Amino acid sequence: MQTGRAHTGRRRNEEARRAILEAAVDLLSGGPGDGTVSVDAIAAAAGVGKQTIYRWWPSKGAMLLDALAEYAEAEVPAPDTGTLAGDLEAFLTATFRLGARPATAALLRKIAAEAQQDEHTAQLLHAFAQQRRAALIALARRGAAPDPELLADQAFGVLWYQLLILHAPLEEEAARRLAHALAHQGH
Amino acid sequence: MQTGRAHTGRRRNEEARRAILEAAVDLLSGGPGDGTVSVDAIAAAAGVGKQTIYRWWPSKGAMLLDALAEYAEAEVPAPDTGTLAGDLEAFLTATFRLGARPATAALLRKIAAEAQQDEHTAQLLHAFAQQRRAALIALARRGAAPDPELLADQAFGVLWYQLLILHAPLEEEAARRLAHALAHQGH
Amino acid sequence: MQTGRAHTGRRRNEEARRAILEAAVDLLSGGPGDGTVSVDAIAAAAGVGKQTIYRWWPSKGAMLLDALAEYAEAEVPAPDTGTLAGDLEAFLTATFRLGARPATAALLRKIAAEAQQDEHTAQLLHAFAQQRRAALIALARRGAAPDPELLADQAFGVLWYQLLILHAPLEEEAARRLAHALAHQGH
Amino acid sequence: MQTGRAHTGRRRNEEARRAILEAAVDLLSGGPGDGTVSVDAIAAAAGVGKQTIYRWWPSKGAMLLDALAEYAEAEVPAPDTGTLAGDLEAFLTATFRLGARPATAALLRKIAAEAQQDEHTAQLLHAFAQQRRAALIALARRGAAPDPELLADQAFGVLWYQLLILHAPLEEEAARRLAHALAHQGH
DNA sequence: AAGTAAACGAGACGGTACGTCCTGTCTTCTT
DNA sequence: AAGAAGACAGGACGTACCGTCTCGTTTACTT
Repeated sequence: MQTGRAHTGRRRNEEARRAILEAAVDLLSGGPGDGTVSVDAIAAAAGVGKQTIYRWWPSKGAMLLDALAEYAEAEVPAPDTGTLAGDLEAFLTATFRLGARPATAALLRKIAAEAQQDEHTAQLLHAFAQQRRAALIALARRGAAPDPELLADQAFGVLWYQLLILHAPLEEEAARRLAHALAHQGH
Repeated sequence: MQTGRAHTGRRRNEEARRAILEAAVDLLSGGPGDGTVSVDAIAAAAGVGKQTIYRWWPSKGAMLLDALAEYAEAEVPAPDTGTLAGDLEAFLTATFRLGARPATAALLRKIAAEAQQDEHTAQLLHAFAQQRRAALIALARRGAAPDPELLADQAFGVLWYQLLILHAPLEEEAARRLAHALAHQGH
Repeated sequence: MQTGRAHTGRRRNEEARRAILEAAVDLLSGGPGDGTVSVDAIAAAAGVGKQTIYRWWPSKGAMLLDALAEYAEAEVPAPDTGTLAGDLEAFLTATFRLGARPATAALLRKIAAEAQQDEHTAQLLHAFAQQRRAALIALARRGAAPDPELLADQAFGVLWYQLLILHAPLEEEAARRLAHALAHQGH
Repeated sequence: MQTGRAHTGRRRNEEARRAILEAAVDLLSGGPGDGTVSVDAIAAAAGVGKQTIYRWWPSKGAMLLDALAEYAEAEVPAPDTGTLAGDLEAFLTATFRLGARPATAALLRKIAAEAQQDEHTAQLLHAFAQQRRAALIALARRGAAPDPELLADQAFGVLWYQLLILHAPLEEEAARRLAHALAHQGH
């Protein structure tokens, strides 16, 4: 179990990593030109060479996914209020609140778009989604929901649908109504 | 109040229109290189000049949306089985069946991707989605569903979520379970 | 995992220097990919860190110039046969023989190319050329050539012209004819 | 005897071609930043898309070679003064005069540098040089020079040597002395 | 029949973004 | 302190694609 060789050479510059991710978030959310955000623009805004981006991420999409994780690092907690309705409401309001932030919304949109064209990004997005989905499924299962997987698909489906297709703002009130409906579903 | 002018000049070539739409569908669904499909590639495959595409459609996305309409022309009927559950099941099964076809799925994916980057396509997709959404809302309202809009968002949400994020096949059984759940939602 | 080469710790490692110069020569002359040779490639082939190159040479061109000096270290002697024709023939044959070697030719080419883009290399190449030129001028002056500078320019001109523009092999016979012509030039 | 099909599609834009070539010359000669001239910079200065350059020239070097041909279009005439010395002087002063212009000199240098790294440019430069060389050889042969090929190599050798290695200005007086020496060469 | 107008296949154009490569510098650990 | 390893900023490269703009040809209606 020898490591083979200790690490030599310069280490990854954590500042550069952060600057890239922050520049991506800033450009996507804040920018006046809310249109396309190029890798060149991100690199320039981060004060970084483009190669530094491609050294650490295999594609633009992968980098954006990391930016998302960084930006929305606050894990949505798996609450335990005692009732399915309460847990669902807590989970979904927190989730929707994240998705309501312009930066997060822009990131999710860009990543989803990228994933339709780039297989690699598609896999990463899939993994990301499955992780969130698993958390919600666990919550639903604990609350004895009749079909936890379906419940998760409905919940995240509404989120992505609003975001990608309807371009509608995500409101907490909607999350609450959704939680209520899902909690009283089935027989 | 001039009549304007009677049409002079060559008329639109219906064959070209069809060739373009078919080429788009073929390249998107069938092709071995199922990756990006460029307008150039579609024009070449259709044996058509690129301008012929842009003469009739304002953007790539608009053309793809038309290809979708052409290819999935079978309108999902608004059934009347007497019960909300029955109507929902009929509607959703038909809808999922359409989305299960590889060509339709590929089109929906490309269009959604395009819509994240191009405002014009976004509006067209939005209009398309709203039309389908309105049909389902009407159905739900007739069946006295407690929150027809939310019901529609959940139904289409699951569809798009599977398509865009999970890249999961759309199965009729899933549509049935979804219909059942939605019909028994709320108090 | 023996490193093969020991570190001296303090003084300049002569082996590293030699490895670098040899790797440069090898890559430039021998390699199948006789195209561009990057500093990274030379460092890797020499088993050397890139910084070790830049610690001792101010630029890529300077290093190549040293490689040239090392590889073609055999100074062309300033012969004294008694006649201008004889001296010229001896000098030029030796010079062309050096330039005929693939490694030397490749080095000269790369250095000349580098010098067109990098001012520093240009100066070094200029100095190198002037030194050789001075030797030939002295020889010509001793032989009472009517215009020693012009003679030198013609001699080295032919060499570089063949090398850089015509990509022609340098043949000794050509050197002999050139020497003969230059010796009988002017009145 | 039909060719199969007449040309269809938009024709090459002559203005774009000229703008590119002129921008290349301007940037190379005039610019304050006399350093590297990138294809992007040329395209931008010409008001042209980069692809328009790569559509018509296989490499940067090929384009520069065309720029040279365009800029120095005035063919050096093959004069006939009756004597070899006179013809040589006319030819070489004209040739040196061209090479003395900053724009031409910069172009020749860039092209030569490019040719050492890019095989394709090398071939084009070779062809260009051979054409000029053939003209001078014909002239020398007509004047009964003892070794026309060698004479041509000496003449162009001096030119390129001054340009690439010595970075010396090309003066007409030098051309005259060179012509005189070459005319009275050999027995 | 001649004239005129529009659509067509073809393909060049300006522009934007991509991902790769290379130079010269900087940083970390090793000897 | 010098070296091997390798990350970094910066900048150029050549490719792909979009939507627009000509060409010359073909088709249809109008006079």
